[in-house]
Amino acid sequence: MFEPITIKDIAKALGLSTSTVSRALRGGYEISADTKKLVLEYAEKINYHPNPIALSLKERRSHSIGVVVCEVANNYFSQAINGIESIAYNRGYHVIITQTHESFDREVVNVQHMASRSVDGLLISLSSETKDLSHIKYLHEKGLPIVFFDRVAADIETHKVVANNYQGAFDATEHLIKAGFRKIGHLTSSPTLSITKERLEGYKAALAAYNIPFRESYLKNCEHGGMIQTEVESAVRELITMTDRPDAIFVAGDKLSTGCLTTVKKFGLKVPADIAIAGFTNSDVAELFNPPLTSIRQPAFKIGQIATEMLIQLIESKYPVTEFITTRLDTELDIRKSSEYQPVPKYTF
Amino acid sequence: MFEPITIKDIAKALGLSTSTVSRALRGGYEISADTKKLVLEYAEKINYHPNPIALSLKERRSHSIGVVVCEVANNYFSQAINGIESIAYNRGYHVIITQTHESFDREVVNVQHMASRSVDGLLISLSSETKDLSHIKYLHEKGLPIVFFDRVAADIETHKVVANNYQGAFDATEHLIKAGFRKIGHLTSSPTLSITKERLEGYKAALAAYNIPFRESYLKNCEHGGMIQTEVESAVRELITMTDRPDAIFVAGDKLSTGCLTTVKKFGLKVPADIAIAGFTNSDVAELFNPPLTSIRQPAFKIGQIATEMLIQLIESKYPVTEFITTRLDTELDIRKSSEYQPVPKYTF
DNA sequence: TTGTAAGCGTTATCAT
DNA sequence: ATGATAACGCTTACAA
Repeated sequence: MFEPITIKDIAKALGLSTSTVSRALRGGYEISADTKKLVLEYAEKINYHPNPIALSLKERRSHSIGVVVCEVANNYFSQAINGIESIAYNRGYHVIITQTHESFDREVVNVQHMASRSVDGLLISLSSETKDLSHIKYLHEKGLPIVFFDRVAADIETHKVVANNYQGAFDATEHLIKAGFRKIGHLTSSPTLSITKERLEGYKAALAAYNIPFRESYLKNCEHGGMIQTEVESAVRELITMTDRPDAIFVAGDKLSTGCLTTVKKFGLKVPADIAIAGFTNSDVAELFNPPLTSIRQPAFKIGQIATEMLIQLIESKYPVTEFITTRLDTELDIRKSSEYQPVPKYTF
Repeated sequence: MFEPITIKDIAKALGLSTSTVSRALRGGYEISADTKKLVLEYAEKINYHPNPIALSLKERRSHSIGVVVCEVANNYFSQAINGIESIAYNRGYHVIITQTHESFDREVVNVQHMASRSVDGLLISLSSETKDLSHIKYLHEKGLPIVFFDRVAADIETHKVVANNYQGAFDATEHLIKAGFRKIGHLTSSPTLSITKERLEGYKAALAAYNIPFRESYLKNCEHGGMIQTEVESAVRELITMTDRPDAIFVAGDKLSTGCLTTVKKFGLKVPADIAIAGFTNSDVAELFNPPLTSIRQPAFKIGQIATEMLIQLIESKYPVTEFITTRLDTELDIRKSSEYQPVPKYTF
């Protein structure tokens, strides 16, 4: 039903062979200027476009890169995707986005589908369920260019781009400590994720730096990274109902932070009077939140850009790359000033 | 360098012809049970997967659907995309997402790219710059299945799925009126968009229903739908600094609503004491906002789902579809209770 | 300079 | 029941 203009049509119309037409359309060597012009003009006229599928089949590449993230509906990732696109677009690559919804099975399916559709490379942020990396290792060993960002795989040797999670967590925790809190809980994502580990280390280091003992009971993991509200709720409930409960929480994750805020509010706790919260979030409206949230911002856009640049470099390098680097970008602590948090008039309408 | 397991490899290994292998792999007629089993088991063992590119070339279809939205970093669209995916995934389709960033040129490029890569159908929400629809009309006339959602094209005959923007706008405006406001401004997106027009009509109708005259000066358009902060800022500034300024604003759009809130706060106005705001937003944390925002929620997930179902129906229907329907889903007015907006203690840490 | 033919991976048609 | 062949659209040795 659709767009049957092929190189053959041109050849027939012009009384040439398909190869001559092909040559005219491609680079210009081995062809007479006249023929070339003729073909080019005719192709233009009938609005010919080469069939990229045929090209992919032939060249075994697709000029597209695949992206694997857990969720698009997450400020960090949607910003990262914008960064990815900004680079890919003007380097002539198209971007295929897939979501895992934190499911390992889904990750495997997505990765395999994209690989088999000949994406030229993969940009991956692991799902929180992922422990086994063989589906990725397999492709990596076959030579498919892969760059990890955010949630990276420890034992796959390739480029990686992440925020300085350790330092961000340290800063956030230290911020809480300096504000006078010493009983600081930590609400975080799946313990298998690299970001979870790095942030936990930063948190522990800050506690240690101020001689505050780490307490196991103050640590809560949410496997689904805040996508499931009930999971956050029960974790937060446990934190705030335990004996000798924390008076502050350091939260590691975008959805987790907002989920925590929502829950705390639901339970009638005032922030920061009853409990203070500092969390990783890239929400552009974080400063509008009430209860207030001190947020650790990740350079998501930049991370997406760098990861994409590295991937394209990998794709286009003629020789196998042997040295892989991990780029670590600083986070930013966004502290609200107390003056901004004036009581608001009652909402009467 | 990559995944050279083809039907040929199986044929060679098993001493069969490629056609026999193909038959064994497909449906099962005209083949002996033994051979079939042999092939299937071997294919399984060496982890064979058919090359979708080759299939696409042959079948002239790709089992993928293309999505065109302005931004992924927008609560409405990221939720809609989740709806789209949820249906596409278990109907065996893959989803390719592209963003226009409200640019017409980008829309044209994206649409053409996807069409030429043989997507089986297109799910489109128009960019705010789009006036000329010929790039879409062309494909539509060629027979490419297209379903519009949210920002729809008036003069292209196909399925469309939208929220009841008229009613939503009416409800929001009426809500403000009933709360005692009579000078209600309207901050909205590009006047070319269907949603803009529908919402404007709803707003006007509500004013009329309460005998409030419509004032041209109270209407502000933002071409970029809130993606550019300065644009929102100057529009809001104009609204709140004019003589006889509005005491309430009805805002039409996700980013626009949060942008409006941010700006109003920046200018030191209290909500709703100085100015009340009701706006379309799908933010899952809207209830955390301070200043408070009364929000009109769109069933984004559902809209995505229905649009996808319709598209797949179009794709898979054997006969040309002649009757096209527009589905209109109700919005929901989310009014915060005044009791939830207690003054918060000063943020002292 | 141009044409012929093979091949990318698969399936459908036709023989056998 | 199985194999050979052509075809999907394109590029590229290799011939002419």
